[in-house]
Amino acid sequence: MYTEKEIKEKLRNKGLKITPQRVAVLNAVYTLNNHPTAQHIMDFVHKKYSNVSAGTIYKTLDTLVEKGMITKVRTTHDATRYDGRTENHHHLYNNENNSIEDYINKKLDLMLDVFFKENSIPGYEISSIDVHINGKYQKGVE
Amino acid sequence: MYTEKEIKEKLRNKGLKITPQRVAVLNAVYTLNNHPTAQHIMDFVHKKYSNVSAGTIYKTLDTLVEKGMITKVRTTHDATRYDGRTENHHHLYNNENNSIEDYINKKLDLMLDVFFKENSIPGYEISSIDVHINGKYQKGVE
DNA sequence: ATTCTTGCAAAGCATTTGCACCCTG
DNA sequence: CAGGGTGCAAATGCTTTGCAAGAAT
Repeated sequence: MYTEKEIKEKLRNKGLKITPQRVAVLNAVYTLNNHPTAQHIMDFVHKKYSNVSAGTIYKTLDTLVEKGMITKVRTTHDATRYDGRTENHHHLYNNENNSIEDYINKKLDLMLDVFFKENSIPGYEISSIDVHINGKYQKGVE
Repeated sequence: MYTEKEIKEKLRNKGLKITPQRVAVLNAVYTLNNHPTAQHIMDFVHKKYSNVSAGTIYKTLDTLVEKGMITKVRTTHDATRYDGRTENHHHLYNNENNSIEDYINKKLDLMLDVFFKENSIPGYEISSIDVHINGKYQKGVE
């Protein structure tokens, strides 16, 4: 996907020291393009560098996320949360205080429904759609 | 939110045995209506029944989810996943084989953008929207 | 040389499991 | 009384942390 030279260049551009571990981790994320877990990445890296520790993999991934070079997909540093509601609804994720609020809007549901009928994904059968709205309340409101 | 009688009725309707633990857990989920974690629920339950164990709380929550009486919000049965892409995009969650695929559709982004401009949430500033599309591939396709 | 990065091992959490005992229907 | 539910404690799995040793600029 990217040459070693390009990967080093990317790291340098972000002001990061170039280490074999970082090059290997970033290369792994690019190569394993199917949303790898830290474990997948570790396994891949270990093929070449069998001595890279788990701690380093995690720290490196955190660093790369911080620098905006990669993203976390199903980010969940907090515990699973439960909800008494069972009808379809969406959520407002407030990153400031780590709270979650329900967001219910029939117009949105209808619009998504129509959209995915008109733009169906070949061979894919949708069972539900959950919209995660990330953001925060403006000061003084809420 | 619900009387004890109503909660017991709900449990009975699902064919579950009525135990003080189950009544307490379900009541906790209804009372703590701000997406409680298992820990929040445990703390709440412990105010009345200090001897309910963590294992029971988890097992009870699982049972209630199975019966469709409550839902899990940020369901995390697997590890955090990473992605080499940084541009805004959505995801297809395949529940059958636990895989995640990117879903990129500018039309969808534009539509959501327009929607939330026209239907803005008072006092709330949206930073990003992530659409989780749950479903599966029909047999033989993919 | 200085600062940042790594490896290691221990610790931290959330969650799961195994099993004997206990309670509900 | 039969089948399920519970408590306890140990185990698991992912991730984080502290710190001394090592490498990059």
